[in-house]
Amino acid sequence: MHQRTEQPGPGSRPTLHELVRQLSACMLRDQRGLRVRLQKVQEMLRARRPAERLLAQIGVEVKRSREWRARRQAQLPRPVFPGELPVVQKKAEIAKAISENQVIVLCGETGSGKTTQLPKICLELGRGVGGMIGHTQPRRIAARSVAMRIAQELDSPLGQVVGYKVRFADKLSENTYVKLMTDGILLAETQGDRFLEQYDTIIIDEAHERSLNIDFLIGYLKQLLPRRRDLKVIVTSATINPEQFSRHFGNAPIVMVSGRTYPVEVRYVPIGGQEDDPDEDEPTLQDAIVGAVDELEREGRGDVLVFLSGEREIRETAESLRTHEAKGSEILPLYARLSTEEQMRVFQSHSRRRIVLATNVAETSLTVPGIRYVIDPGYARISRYNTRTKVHRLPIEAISRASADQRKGRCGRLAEGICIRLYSEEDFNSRTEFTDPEIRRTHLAAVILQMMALRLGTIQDFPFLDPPDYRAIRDGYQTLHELGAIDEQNELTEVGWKLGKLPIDPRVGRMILAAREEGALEEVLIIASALSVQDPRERPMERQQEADLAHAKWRDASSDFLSFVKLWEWYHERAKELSTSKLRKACKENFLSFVRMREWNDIHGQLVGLVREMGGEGK
DNA sequence: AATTAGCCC
Repeated sequence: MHQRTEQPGPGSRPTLHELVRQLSACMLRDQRGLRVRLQKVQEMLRARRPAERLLAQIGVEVKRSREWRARRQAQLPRPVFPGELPVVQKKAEIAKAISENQVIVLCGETGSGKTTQLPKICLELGRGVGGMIGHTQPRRIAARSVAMRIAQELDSPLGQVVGYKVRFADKLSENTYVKLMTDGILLAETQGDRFLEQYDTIIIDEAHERSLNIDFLIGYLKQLLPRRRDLKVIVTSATINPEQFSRHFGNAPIVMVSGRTYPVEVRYVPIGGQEDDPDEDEPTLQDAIVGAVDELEREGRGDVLVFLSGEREIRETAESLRTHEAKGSEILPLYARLSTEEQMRVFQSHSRRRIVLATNVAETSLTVPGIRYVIDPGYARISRYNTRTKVHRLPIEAISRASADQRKGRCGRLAEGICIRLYSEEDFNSRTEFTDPEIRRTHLAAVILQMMALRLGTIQDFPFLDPPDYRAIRDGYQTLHELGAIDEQNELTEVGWKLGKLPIDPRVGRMILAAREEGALEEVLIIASALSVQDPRERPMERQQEADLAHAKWRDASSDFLSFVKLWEWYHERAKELSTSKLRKACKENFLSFVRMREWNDIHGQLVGLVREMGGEGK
């Protein structure tokens, strides 16, 4: 360590070989770049060209990176674990599996504590030093709230030891060991960090949800693993098909962790099954739900969660329950388009029995607290792209067994529960085991474009868990042809590269590129960004006419798109003059979601910036 | 006439 191979003195600098040896003590994200530059020095020396200055520069950076890593090593947090959680009881087994394998699959039910404790187990193993522990969540709220919880448990302010990054918001620092993010963010980061060298460990949480992002990441990681032998990957999943993940990663070990839930009794009550009066009208879903609510009322107190397929069905069911349930249970609708305020009512305490009428938000995104009973009619709207007709649709379909069990699991977190399925057991058994993953149901143009922009090879060769259908692939290529994104050889064109840089559907992106030539860029940017956020116009169930009236001032007789432009102008005139709180109030009075208006504005700003960067006219 | 929910460069 103290040997000096060159002349001693204040100017003494490490040699090329010393620096090469020191690379492994640097942060992972610096190693590759530094190695390349050191190779350049070696070539220069061989060619007998002077390289001292470059070597000195690299030396400074190596030192900085080594010191950074040493500091992280020294300050590595020592987590404490709450004893009661199931995942903590299996801590040793999990830690051993992680140490001995590059990939493991952790299978844990709700309430197992996997999401919060797993990153801490990784820290205890000394991971997170040379690179962060990256931890993905399917939703932004989850990424933030999980970050907050882990930060609390590690007794560190959010953004220090534990940070997060979601679109348009992050809280991270040089000292961050655990980074929560949406899976979309990690995927986006592959563009600038192809080897994901910010991380020494990656946790893909809720992988059973099988969104496009998750499937893409799982395939990406599979390709990356042989090139990043030091990277550890943990895939976590509910007990839905963990074997498939395991097989995909060369029979990675599966660690099972129990949840903390109570047993749920399942009753099959097919619609009209118990009625045989031929004079009666055909029994409806509404009758069946009312019947089930009555049946559950006889079971004792407790809130009920009913899964429905859409807003209209919720409204109808609310009406039939209100006319029927004179005793006055509290009936609450719950779906994503509801304003935050209205959604929050689900979390407020209450005295009367509550019946929550929810869409699939309640299956994954939102956990309704205090539910003792579930009523499951067994249907949901599922998006499907039809390659033959080239149309996206949202048909109501029978849900899979896995989905039905997920719904069932929404009660029984507090005490024993009952789940009434409004179909027969034979019906249940005849259903598909799992919901089709999104990659099998969606339009593939965006996926193919993204893969080409990342130079991931062809979609046919990519290691997907479930490869998409051949016809869907062909259709995706065809769309890209029509957009002018690829040429006859299926290579990306200049337009294609540009579309790949825009974080929106390539068809919408193409509108923007065309608008630059047509002199309509300003309007089209407003419309394009509007198309990629949820509609900010709110229509609360009890005040729909009022809302429609407020929205009417932006209506354009010729085009819904131009309504967006009018609304945009209305908002920005006020945004210029009003304080934030007054603007928020103006939004509320006009039945607009302030949060979504801001998101629209943020996306718009992002697109404006990217279009400007593209520069140049035309093409 | 009618639409679930989620995400990003």
